Amino acid sequence: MTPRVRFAPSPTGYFHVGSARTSLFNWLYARQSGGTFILRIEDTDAERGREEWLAGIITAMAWLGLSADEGPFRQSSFELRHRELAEKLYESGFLYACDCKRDQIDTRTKDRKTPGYDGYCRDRGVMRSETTGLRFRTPDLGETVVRDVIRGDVVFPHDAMEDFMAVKSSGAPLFPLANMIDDREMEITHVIRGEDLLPTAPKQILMWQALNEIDVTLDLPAYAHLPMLVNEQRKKLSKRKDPVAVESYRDKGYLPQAFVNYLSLLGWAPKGKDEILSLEQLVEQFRLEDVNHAPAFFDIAKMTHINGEYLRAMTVDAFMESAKPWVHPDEGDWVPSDHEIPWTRERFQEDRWRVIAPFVQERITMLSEVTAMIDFLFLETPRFDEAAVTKVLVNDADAVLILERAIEVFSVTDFVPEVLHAALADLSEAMGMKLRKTQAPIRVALTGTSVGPPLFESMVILGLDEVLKRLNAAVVIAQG
RNA sequence: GGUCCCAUCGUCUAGCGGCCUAGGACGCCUCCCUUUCAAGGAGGUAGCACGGGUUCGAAUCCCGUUGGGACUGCCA
Repeated sequence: MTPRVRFAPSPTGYFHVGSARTSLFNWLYARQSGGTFILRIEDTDAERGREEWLAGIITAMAWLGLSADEGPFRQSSFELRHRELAEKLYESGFLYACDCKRDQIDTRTKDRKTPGYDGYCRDRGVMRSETTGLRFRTPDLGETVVRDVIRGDVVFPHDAMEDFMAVKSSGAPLFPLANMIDDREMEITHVIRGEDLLPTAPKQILMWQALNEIDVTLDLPAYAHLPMLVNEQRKKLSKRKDPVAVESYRDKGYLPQAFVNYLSLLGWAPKGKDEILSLEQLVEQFRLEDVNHAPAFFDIAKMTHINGEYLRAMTVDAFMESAKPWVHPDEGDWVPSDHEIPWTRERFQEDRWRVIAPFVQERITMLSEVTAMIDFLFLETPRFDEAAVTKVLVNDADAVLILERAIEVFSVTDFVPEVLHAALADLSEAMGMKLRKTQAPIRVALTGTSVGPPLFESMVILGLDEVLKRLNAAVVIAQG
């Protein structure tokens, strides 16, 4: 029997890194086992589910390169079947009606000092109505064992399990039931999901076994509960408090391959030395059984490093293609949020970009950094970094002299990187200064900042006229 | 409170009884290279939570302690 796995997110917010990781591990398992990867949207909570969130899930998964073999299915479309089976469960006595209110339960719980539902309605023979939900009659004796591929057998004694709510008073099954029914209907063989769902696994197993008695008999799926992804406080990543939107990483210029590669390293490690692995290599090397048990911290610094590795490994053409959203105003399928491109379309020059691109490529770790590194090529006047201007132009007594001598020298020098380099080196020596000192005011004059692509290459791109114009302007600034 | 999960450098991890005076990666620090910044090269910093067992031998097995976390909703 070929494996069938599913990723079952609820569309209650943007797609976050935890979901991406769960999705990835499911996908990897399906690909390497020749199995089927199913996408099922758990949209039964009409209050919270929204269409745009669903679109967000699809878009994010496509960006990551995780395509579903079946689906997307919507759980809401299976509601009739859920209700039908819930009804059978009730008629067979596995479920019973309960009309307790939350505060009543809490009051009794407080008195007893033992938590959870106390089974008050278990044998009261409460008649069903619009105000009664259905609870599952948990066995008093014995235990339920969750066979987990990652953690081994996890034992849940029945005497500590409460009679949990399985069906709302509206008649609609709650998550544990609906989710389990869908897994049965779709013949899911491996349930790979977050560790936060481990406590609901025994409930689902109990109900699965109940359905086996009154409906088709099906083997239980294998379970694999992935360790949580946590923040610096070691708490489960929160959509509200932590920066976890996958889309925001795309907008900052992380490459999907790098993002996926990093995600695969959370809770799992390849056998070999290399941790930079393509999706194909991941499919080949990934082992569900080898996934860790301990929670993992989502470390943006390490992901950023990996992104840099991917960026540098690209061909210049691929790099330029990937950088498009941060270079070309209003071109491409999407626009990065919170990112301004300071130049106009008219001033942008593709040939200048092409020449500088290789130098930019090895200097950045996120594509969003491209813009600030090349803007001086497309702006009438460079954006001046105040701190840099103050330090190397205004406060440096040698600045004016360096700039004036440089203007003389560059005016009669061939605009070729090596020649310019030699010319400034000679000038520096004549002035008794280090090249690293003389290049500073020139760099700020031409680019506006003290960091950026190599100076002489940048000068060649700007050309003699532009260089002289900016150097002269800088002399004025330096003179105060 | 109850149930369950977890515990190797700051972080992600390798390790599944001797190969470990614990390896790699990120970060950080130093140096080299150098037209800035990166990249690259060389080196360094830092860890088996604690206590008992088991064993000739324990990071590895068992128990306990401590510490984290998840769940505990007519949300999913």
